[in-house]
Amino acid sequence: MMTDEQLREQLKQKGLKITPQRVAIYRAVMKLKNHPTAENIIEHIKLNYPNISIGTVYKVLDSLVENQLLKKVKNEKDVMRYDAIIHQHHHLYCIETERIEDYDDPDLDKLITKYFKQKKIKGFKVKDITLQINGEFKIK
Amino acid sequence: MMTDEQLREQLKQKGLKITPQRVAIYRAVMKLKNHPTAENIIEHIKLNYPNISIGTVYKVLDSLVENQLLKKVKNEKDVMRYDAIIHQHHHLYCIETERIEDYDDPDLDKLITKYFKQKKIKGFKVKDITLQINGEFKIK
DNA sequence: CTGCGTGCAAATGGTTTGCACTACG
DNA sequence: CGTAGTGCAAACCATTTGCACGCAG
Repeated sequence: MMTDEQLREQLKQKGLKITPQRVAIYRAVMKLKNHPTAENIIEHIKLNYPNISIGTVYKVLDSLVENQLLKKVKNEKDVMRYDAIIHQHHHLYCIETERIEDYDDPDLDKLITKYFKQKKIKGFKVKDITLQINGEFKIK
Repeated sequence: MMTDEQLREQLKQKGLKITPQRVAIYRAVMKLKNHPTAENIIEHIKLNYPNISIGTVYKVLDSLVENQLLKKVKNEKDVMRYDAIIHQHHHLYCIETERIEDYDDPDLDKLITKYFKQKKIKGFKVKDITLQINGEFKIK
């Protein structure tokens, strides 16, 4: 999550040209909470930017993910979803609806990190851990 | 994971007919470790069952997942993978290769369950938690 | 100016669907 | 026998690709 200025800075640093499309797409992911799909993003952008191309949106999303400005969010179904929050965090998946919500919990992270510091998994080097917390929202 | 006999029993209980296709597909997922894709499964089955149809494989996989005899495994890419181990367990995702390995850790489960018993997430009822542990295998 | 990025349209590929036929119970 | 399940081929649909043009640096 960042301001326009920071985004420009980041793009420059990663050697990506600052194009209105890239800025608009990043803004869209940021604005559309709840982990939009490519289609959600296109729909939103077309309002102010009617002739953006679908192919471009996918290419831009890919390049932003590659450069760690966005993250992909896995889901059971086959459409990819995107997240502008790239620091370590978890997700609440609603079993009934398609809702995916962010879940931040430094205490939990600490607990798990500490656990894996003691109990090593042999033959495997842990880089990061994401919890996929399935359940349902009580208030819709 | 179960024997032929248990599988037949399960299918009967769920009101699913026992067809050679269903048995073969379940067996294949069980035999092919490392969370096969539908294509892996088809390939394997065609050896002994040359005229099975792709559509059937997908339908059978869906019905087995619906009836909790198999589980879907999410992955970053857009191909779905399947798992015959349906009890609560976690996955080690290799960042470099496509390898996905099972990770069972009752102590960890206990720790996390205990944690969430105290710290409720407001407005959300937790059903189950899966850890997606990203990293790399030291020995290839 | 030079090449990265875009728009467009066609191609890809995993998955789904519709329908006539088959075989499980 | 009746219906759930299968095989086949066509349809779907999210995503990718190739290419000519445009614009950021």
